[in-house]
Amino acid sequence: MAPSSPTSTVVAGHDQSPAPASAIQTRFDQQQTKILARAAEVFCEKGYEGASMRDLSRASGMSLSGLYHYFESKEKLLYLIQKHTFSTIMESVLARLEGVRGPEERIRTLILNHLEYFLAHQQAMKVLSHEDDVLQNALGAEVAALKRAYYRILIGLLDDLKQSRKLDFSSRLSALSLFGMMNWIYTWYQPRVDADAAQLAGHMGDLFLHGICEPPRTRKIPRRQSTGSK
Amino acid sequence: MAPSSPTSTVVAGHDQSPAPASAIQTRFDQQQTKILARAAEVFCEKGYEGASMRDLSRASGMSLSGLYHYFESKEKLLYLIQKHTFSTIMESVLARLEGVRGPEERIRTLILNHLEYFLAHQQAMKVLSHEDDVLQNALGAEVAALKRAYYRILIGLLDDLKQSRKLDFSSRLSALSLFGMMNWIYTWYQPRVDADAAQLAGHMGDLFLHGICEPPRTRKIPRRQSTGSK
Amino acid sequence: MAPSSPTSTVVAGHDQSPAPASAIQTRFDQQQTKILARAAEVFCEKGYEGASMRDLSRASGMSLSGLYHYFESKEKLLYLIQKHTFSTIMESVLARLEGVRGPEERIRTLILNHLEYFLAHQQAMKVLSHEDDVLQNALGAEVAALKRAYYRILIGLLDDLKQSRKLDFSSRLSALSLFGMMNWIYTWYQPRVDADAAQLAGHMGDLFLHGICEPPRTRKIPRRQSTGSK
Amino acid sequence: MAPSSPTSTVVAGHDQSPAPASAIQTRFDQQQTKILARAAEVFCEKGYEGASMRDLSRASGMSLSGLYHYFESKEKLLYLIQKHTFSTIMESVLARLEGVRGPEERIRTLILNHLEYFLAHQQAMKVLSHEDDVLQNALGAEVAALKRAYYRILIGLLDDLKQSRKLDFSSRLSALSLFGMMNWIYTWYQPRVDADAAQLAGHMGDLFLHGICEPPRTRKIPRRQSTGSK
DNA sequence: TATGAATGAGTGTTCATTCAT
DNA sequence: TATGAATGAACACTCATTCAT
Repeated sequence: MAPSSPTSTVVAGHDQSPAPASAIQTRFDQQQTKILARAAEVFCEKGYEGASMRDLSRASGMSLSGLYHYFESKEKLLYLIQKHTFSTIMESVLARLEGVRGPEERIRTLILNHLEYFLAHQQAMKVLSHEDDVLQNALGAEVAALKRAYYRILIGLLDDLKQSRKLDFSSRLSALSLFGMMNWIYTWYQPRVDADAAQLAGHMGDLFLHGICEPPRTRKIPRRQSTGSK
Repeated sequence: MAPSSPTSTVVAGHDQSPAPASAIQTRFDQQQTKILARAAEVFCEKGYEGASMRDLSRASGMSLSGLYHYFESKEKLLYLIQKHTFSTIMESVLARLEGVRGPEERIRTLILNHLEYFLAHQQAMKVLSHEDDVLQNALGAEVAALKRAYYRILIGLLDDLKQSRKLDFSSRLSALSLFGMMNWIYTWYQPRVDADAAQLAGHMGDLFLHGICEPPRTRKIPRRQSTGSK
Repeated sequence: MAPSSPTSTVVAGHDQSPAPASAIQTRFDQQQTKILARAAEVFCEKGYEGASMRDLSRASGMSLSGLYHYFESKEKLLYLIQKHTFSTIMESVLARLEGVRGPEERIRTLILNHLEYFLAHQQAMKVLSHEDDVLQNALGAEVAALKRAYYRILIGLLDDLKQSRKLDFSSRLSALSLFGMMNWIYTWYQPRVDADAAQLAGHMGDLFLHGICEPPRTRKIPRRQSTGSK
Repeated sequence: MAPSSPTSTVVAGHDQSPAPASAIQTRFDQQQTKILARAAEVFCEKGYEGASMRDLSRASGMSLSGLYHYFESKEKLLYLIQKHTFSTIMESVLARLEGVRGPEERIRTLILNHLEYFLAHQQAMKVLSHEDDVLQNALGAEVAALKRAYYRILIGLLDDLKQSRKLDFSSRLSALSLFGMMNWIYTWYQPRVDADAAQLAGHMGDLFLHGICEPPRTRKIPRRQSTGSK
């Protein structure tokens, strides 16, 4: 999910504005919403390539041609799932951040928001994470832009933290590590075994912010300048 | 890569012993080695489902039926790539750990080994990470067992650290977070932009062990008991 | 066609009842009927294994995938041909038998019905006779059940004859011999050379009932107890 | 097995003469004999089309190329099996007939010989019966000629019977019916259930010669002129 | 609004066979 | 005497998609 070339300066612009940048439909009727949900399930289970339109047809209780009546292609379905998911998680985090002050708490807010959404929409989020590079050209670019915008939110929070605490670390590397940590959960999370989103967010927030142990007292040299462990 | 249900007690048993537990071929001639390498490339680029045997045939400069002369199925190719990759990274980390004392340094050793191997064999490692749940039945079980064994090595190192420093954190959660952090790099790593394996390992080791910032002095309450940030 | 293990007691139950026992489609539209007819021709000419779906596609003037729109597999096509053929010949013989009294005449009725149907639907009947053991599992079992039911009709007629005339012969052996005699015609029958169904039925009926010559007058010992000719 | 167009006048010429008409090999070494036997088994079980050269290779414990070292093609294998089987049964019946006088006993001899051979070499005989029309061109013609010769032996015996007893029936129809009766056994014969060859020959001989019951006394009209049962 | 009919291109896999050794 | 390597053609079947209704 985190972008490869985060050079964009887009920070928080996401298309819920009255004049959408994208010409693509963003409002869905009941049928479409149902199809998208089923499609997310199937893509989640079988992967985008592994899922056939017939699978989707079967899963949504609709004829093959019915699917095409609502959505013009398989690729568009993936695009819409990814875009909708991304837009929602973006809206959500931006709304939450408005009420939170303090860089650390703001980072924790993003983590919590991410994990809550992830666990509440595991299937869609897996599709987002796992089918990251499937979409090509314009469609792919649009999702990539959303991803970049989301990424830059975290970068901004990290920069704020660095500034306010006079710290020195790579925002890029830290952000990507944090996203990795969080997005990876789709490979292992088991609702019956693992903690809920809030607890998970607590653990991952602690881990990300302070690590699993205190740094050794004897080391006087600033930690962040090490270039390798030996 | 990290397993969902790490209940197995397998720790370090991996089949490089003279009498291999698995009946499956583990030695390859020149042709087979070449095919496996090309297949890893193609799987990496297009995904397992998205790659066709014809793609593999083209990439390896061999006829479609020629491929089947060497490997009985597409699934077996994926299996062999995954198994060989996992076996190698396992062997490697076990060998390195023998020369290292101190729980923290041992964890850093695993991180360094993982990232060095990951970057040196990016394609195979992406296939390992991304096509995690494709293999079914016996083949899938065998790879899953390797994964579990690898996972348990890290768990062991974390338990050692906890014990020696009287710490209290979830080994499972920490291990899975670390693997997520590391495995996610296949989605963003750019050789020309990002640091090399050693530096990356340094950064991720620091992050994992000590976080990005000092814990606040005022907090007297043990960190690890928080259940969320609010 | 005659079954190997006629232990079933099914006699005349065949699914033309309003509520069919089998869940499998038995009504076909025009296209399906045409495809089935062409398929029977091709199976007849090349054998089931020897006929490819492309052959069937060509013969029915329809694209390969079009075929699959109507029938889910090659096996199902064979099954439907066999089942339909068997059902029809069964219905037909049962209807005819209702109007006939006297064991000998009833046997002659079955022979006539069999041969008339055989010659009128040579291709389908060859497919029935020649591809006897191709179908596996449920599909094969269903056709085998029909075959057994048909076989048991003849057995019943023979038992009636034995009882009414105080004869002693093996119904099983006689029935299987008669079926062999009749079914074998697909290997030799030439419309321009050989007699029509009625004449053939007359000849085979005579042969089956009375043989090609009078038994020798000198032999007083009951014929049927011989255990070989020497 | 019985020929469609028995116009040939060949009666008993079969190629064991010092100067074989056919240029094709008829003597086999141990390896070849073994391969032919295994091939007959596999053809019997899976059918000619359904059996692959790899199946034959596996069954004969020899590499695929090994097979081609001994036999030039799959078709040739079928040809050799069919030819050898036919030649043997022909030789056998001719030898036996030399010692038997009386038309009826000679017919019974042919029946016994046929069934004994059939049951002793069920697999090869099924291949003969079932894969009747697979062979094309020269190879097919050669086997067809053997078949015709064998058929004409029976025709000769029937003509003798007709002449000596002043009977009137169709030799062709009777011969083909008898062959059908006998050859069909591959579809139903079960060693544990059914009688042995001698008993079977007795039953089928009786059936063929005298039918299952006495002709009705009241009928004065010569039996053989009926043209159907109604 | 919704679907059955239909298809060209493609899927993984197997085929009988050849050839160098 | 015997085989591993290699292949072009074919296999049954599925794909995403279109179109008339």
